Amino acid sequence: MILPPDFYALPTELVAQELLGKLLVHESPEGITVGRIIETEAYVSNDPANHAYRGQTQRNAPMFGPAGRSYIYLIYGMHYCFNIVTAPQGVGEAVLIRALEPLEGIPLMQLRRNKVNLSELTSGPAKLVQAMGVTLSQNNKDVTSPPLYVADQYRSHCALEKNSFSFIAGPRVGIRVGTDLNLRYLIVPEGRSPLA
DNA sequence: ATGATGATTAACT
DNA sequence: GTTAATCATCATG
Repeated sequence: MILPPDFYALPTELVAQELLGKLLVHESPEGITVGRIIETEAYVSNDPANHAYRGQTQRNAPMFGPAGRSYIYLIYGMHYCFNIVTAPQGVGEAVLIRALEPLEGIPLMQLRRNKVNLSELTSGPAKLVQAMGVTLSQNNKDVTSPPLYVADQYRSHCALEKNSFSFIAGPRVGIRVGTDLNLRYLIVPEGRSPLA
């Protein structure tokens, strides 16, 4: 049910794609929240947009640790982003979780976000961190066991089957270098297929 | 020690 | 479409 460490020790682009449709679960003291991963970005080797591009520092150290751990950092002085470390240890790659579909614990998400509209709860990397109750204290922690993990199933909620949806790849968001790489992956919403 | 800079968001016009 | 908010990190001196 919970995705194992081996899942993450694969090429980062592949992991970023395979994470689409999976469930991010946080069993926090305030309550349980679950969201379906609908958007990811891969940060790879020889990629100038990667925090690990210029080698290991104190901040990016989790990226050089084992796959399947979290890498959480402060951005713009006020927001946090959540990544999962990928690839063989020492390579320095990770997947940024960019958006979720809220599934469980929606009232708690609304409280944490101070927003009611479902579309404003987890539709961005820093929004979903806030909605899920993730904090810096979870940095460099195993995401293959509770309280924070990715699963195929949680209670009545199931991950989307791999062939039950389509996704598109495109340039990553918010970066000024590495924009030539199409490492952003996004589930095509139902009823909005580009071929329809 | 200092200064520029973000893997963003929300609130504007 | 534009912009303010806000600060740890990192490169430079």
